[in-house]
Amino acid sequence: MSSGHKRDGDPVAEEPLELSDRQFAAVAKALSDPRRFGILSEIAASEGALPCCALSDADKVSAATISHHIKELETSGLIATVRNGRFVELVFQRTTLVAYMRRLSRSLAPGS
Amino acid sequence: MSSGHKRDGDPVAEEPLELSDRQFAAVAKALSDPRRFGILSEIAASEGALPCCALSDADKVSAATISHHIKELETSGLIATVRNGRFVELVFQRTTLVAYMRRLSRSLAPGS
DNA sequence: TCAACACTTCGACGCTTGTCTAAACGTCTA
DNA sequence: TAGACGTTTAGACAAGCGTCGAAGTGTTGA
Repeated sequence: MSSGHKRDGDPVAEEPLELSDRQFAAVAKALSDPRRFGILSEIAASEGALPCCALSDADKVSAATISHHIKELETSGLIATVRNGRFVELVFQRTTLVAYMRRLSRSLAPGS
Repeated sequence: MSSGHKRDGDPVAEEPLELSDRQFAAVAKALSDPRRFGILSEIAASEGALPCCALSDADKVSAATISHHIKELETSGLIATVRNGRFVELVFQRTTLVAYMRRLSRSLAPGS
């Protein structure tokens, strides 16, 4: 990936992204359900974007349930969705996860 | 605390601590409630140990609710409790949080 | 045009969870 | 010993959540 390095004078693209209290709670909640976390892992594992119907959970639970979890993940900002014909592409938003973890560290590690 | 530094050849005390699936889910759930996260932050912020009744949430919700959250945090491994006379000291378990974040990174960052 | 497909929305169903009050327990101190 | 105090447990309640089936929406392709 090209985001491993960070140029010195790049002012815009790699802004830290601070989560609001509401966003932070939403991310924490979104991560707290095992199935939803599994879905998110799969999305993150796929390079680029994948459609809903490609999720391996798709044949374990109903489509309605998948759709519900997808919406939850999207609301929290952990994924973005892009309509592509009759498919919906799911794109992992790594910046949100990073912001979540940074806030976790910051809130729970006063000393170091 | 004396654990800020880590000696080179210390083989035992600082083992990475891998979370089981159940533990991971428990930590995620424990972190997902704002009030509980606030309590955890306060525990983490206090150097050493503090008793339940010193929590600032103690005058916003009932003692029973506090006790419930404490137990949840303890079950997840995020804190440890030590009885001390009629008080209970709450000790943040940083290793659990670190293990949680490491697994988060590992599950959601396949490339890097 | 019409059927198949990928998803979404709706309404409902149980289970879980955060919260409370009341009572109990264990420990300290007067 | 008795009361005060910090905490836990039990029981109950409302709200939220994960799940489903069924119906709806929009798109593709025969």
